[in-house]
Amino acid sequence: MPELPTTYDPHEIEDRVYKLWEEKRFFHAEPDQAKKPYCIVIPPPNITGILHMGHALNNTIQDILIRFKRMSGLEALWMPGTDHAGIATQNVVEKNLMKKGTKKDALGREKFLEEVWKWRNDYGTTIINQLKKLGCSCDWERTRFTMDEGLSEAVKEVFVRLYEKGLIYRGNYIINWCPRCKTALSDEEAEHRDVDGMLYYINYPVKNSDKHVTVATTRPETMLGDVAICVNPKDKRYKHLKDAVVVWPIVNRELKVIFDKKVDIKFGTGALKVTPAHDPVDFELAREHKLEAINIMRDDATINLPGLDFDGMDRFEAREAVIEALKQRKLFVRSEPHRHAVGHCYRCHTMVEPRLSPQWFVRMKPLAGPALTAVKKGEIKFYPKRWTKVYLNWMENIRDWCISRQIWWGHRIPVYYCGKCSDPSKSIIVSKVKPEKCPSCGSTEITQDPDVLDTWFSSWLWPFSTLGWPQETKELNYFYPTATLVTAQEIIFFWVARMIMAGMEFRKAVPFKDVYIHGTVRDDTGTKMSKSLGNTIDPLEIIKDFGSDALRFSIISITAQGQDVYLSKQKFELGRNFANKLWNASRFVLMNLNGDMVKKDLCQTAKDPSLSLADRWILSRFYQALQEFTRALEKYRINDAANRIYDFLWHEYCDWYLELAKISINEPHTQMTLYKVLEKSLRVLHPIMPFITETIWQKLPREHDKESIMLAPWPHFQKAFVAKKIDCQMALLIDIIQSVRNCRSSWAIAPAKYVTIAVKVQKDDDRKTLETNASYIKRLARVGDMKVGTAIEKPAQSAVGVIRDIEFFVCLGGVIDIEKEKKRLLARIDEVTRCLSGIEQKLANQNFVQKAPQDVVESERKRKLDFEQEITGLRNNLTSLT
RNA sequence: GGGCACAUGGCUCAGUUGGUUAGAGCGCUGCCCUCACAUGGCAGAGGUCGAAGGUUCGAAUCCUUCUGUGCCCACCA
Repeated sequence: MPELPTTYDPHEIEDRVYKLWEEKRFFHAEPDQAKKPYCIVIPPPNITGILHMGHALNNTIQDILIRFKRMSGLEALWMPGTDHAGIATQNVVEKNLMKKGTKKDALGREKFLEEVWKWRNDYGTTIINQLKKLGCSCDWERTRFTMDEGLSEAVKEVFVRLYEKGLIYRGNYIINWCPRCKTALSDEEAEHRDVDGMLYYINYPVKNSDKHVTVATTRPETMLGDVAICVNPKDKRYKHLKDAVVVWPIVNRELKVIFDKKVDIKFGTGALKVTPAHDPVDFELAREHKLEAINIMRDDATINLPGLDFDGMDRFEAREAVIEALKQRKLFVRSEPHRHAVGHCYRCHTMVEPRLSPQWFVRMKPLAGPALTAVKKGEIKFYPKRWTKVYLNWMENIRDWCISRQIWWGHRIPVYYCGKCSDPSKSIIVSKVKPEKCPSCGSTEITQDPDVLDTWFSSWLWPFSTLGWPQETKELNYFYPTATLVTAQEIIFFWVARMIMAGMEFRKAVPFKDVYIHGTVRDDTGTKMSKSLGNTIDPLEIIKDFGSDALRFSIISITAQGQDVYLSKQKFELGRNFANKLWNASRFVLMNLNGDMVKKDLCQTAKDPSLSLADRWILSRFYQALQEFTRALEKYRINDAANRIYDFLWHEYCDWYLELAKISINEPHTQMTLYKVLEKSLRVLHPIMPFITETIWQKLPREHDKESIMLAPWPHFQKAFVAKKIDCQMALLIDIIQSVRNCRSSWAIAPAKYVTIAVKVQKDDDRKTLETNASYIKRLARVGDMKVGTAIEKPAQSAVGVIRDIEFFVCLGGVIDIEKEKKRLLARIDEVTRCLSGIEQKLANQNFVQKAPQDVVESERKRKLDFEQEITGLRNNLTSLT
């Protein structure tokens, strides 16, 4: 047999194995009518991204599913790609330019975009290479990019179609504006954070009166754009203000007083200053009351009021200045601390400025309808289920989507304006290609809208645009709808919900059937891992220190379905140790396997009489583990699956079977079973730990002519091998072995020393089991001589152990410490008595006996009997001691 | 203001439809470098499952309330 290197070196094997897979094109999928399709589209990482633990978790899960389905005989396509990440990428490239001493405005649009493309060609595939390190079996030949030609085509097609359907419109509304990125953001891109601010109370004098109205505001600087004061019509305090006019002293502007029930009587003074260009509520009020909106800020949030002292000030600077001016005029009343939620740019974390500006929007309500129905009807299922509600709730309250961005990097809005047409309704031309001339007036003075689209406007098409849409490709028809989407909770609204809407609108079918939402990766104090906090663990460093398989296994094993995961570097030892254990166990098997013997008979039947108890037991246990593993994966309980195969391999195969196999290592049945269980276990483990399983598997004889374990079929569950009776017999032997070891340990018998034991059994079946398998006990409990019988007398100078109705005696040789042995027995009697009395109470309860299911009652009776027998055994021995 | 999640041995967490003596990993104690593995083996200590009620023959598990922690959503200026 070929041998494995003595030490497990993940780096050497992982790079080599991955290269082989890629060269042989094992990740490639093609539409194949003979097979069922299975497709996952990757959540495209940003080209600016570098692999973090969130990616590692997300992509490991996807790779596990893909490898599992591929082995299960489906045509499995994992569609990879990257996202151009408009704002994020533009920011990165701008920073680079700054280092070079230049600016994007100095370069101009075209030159700047050249720089971005250059950057993306140099660095945009970093994360792809990192995913390869992780072992991802994506079909790299199909890698897409949200800015590549095909996807741009899809974006334009969608824009035009939605516009023609009346679902895209342009309008002047209050949007979230990032004064640093100088662009509009969608509502989702404004992250609300609690900020400790102040609430300022300010007096507005009433015209022709010595009275004033006190208004409370968090943003005094916006006063410069005030157009009215608003109070609730039901507010008795302000009845007198009907028809009154208040004066804004700094600019000497007169403000109307309006009445609207939107104003909360209980907040502040109940009087609200109305600044339509800088607050969404005020904007609404202005529309309803036909008030003018005065924009007082430039795009960088500096004050734009030429002639006034405040002109050119930053908004926060202006705030102080306005307060100072008010104080001078004795109009400032007081201020108090006020904590409130304020929007921040999700890219640069600058405080968002509500800004009135012309933007493009998607009307969402009509798109939401079918997307709601699809989920309600169960065509799409969320795992864990609770996200369904979050989704439905958001979808039911959906608001229009602002899709225009005032940046350069992205899909240019396919809208053109005629410079000659005087009628504004005719001057807009929405078209996939630039029109030669204006269809209305024939002018060639045509300019394209300078804005680009929200990055998510390309992402929401991902499940079908990557498959070739708007072309009806064979890939699209075969792989769409895709099977499973694996993603994080942060992205449900940004991406998942919108993909469902796009799928329903443009394909009339759901984009995927299952959505698996995994948790957030946190550090071991529970804080979300983020680069800015510096609390990240670099997956590449973990791969370097422990190997990719160790990383994958560890993170999967400790992540319960949908729960957040708390990581520390130390936790990755779990996977490393397991990999090492598997390596060494396999090394042992390979060292002892005789290739000819294994090849002779690759098939075994469950009833093969040459199989030993241990053989039949490990086969029985394997098939149970296989079944549970498969079921867990299908329910997306991936950690359960990982832990099931871990327990089987470590605690059943290694701890017990390998030790027992040493007894008959050269026998054909042992050879066969050693090989068979290891080979199949490797296949089961392969989706989670692809590299190590491949490496070991390559050294084993094959049952199939497959070149790689990743192409080997998923082990077939064979019920015939599952034998509860065998499990029980083995459990008895394990109990006895552990009990004897316990005895040895408490009597401090030297580990190397062989002891003599005698076992007194009641049942003939048990006698047979023990006699037939005496070698197991002898080897694993270091027993020299062992007597078994129904009429065994307790040997002198012996310690006792009781298992149900079986008593065994360990000859101690020297003088036994009677007091110590008494204590030991009494302690156990105590424990068992406690359990027993609980059961007796239960059984004495008529309600229990009548109402509980029969099998539960039966098993309680059985337990009662077992405990009674043990107690009897223990008591007998206790009396014989005195 | 709504909604969701979590509270189980020293630490980090499993525990699926309520039913064996509540499990694991790390840590801890004792013994062992036994010819696959000290990234290991064997044996062991350690928990009245956040609190109080309720449903039930039976609750870590279901219901209610409370306490603490975290997250998401929301235009109270």
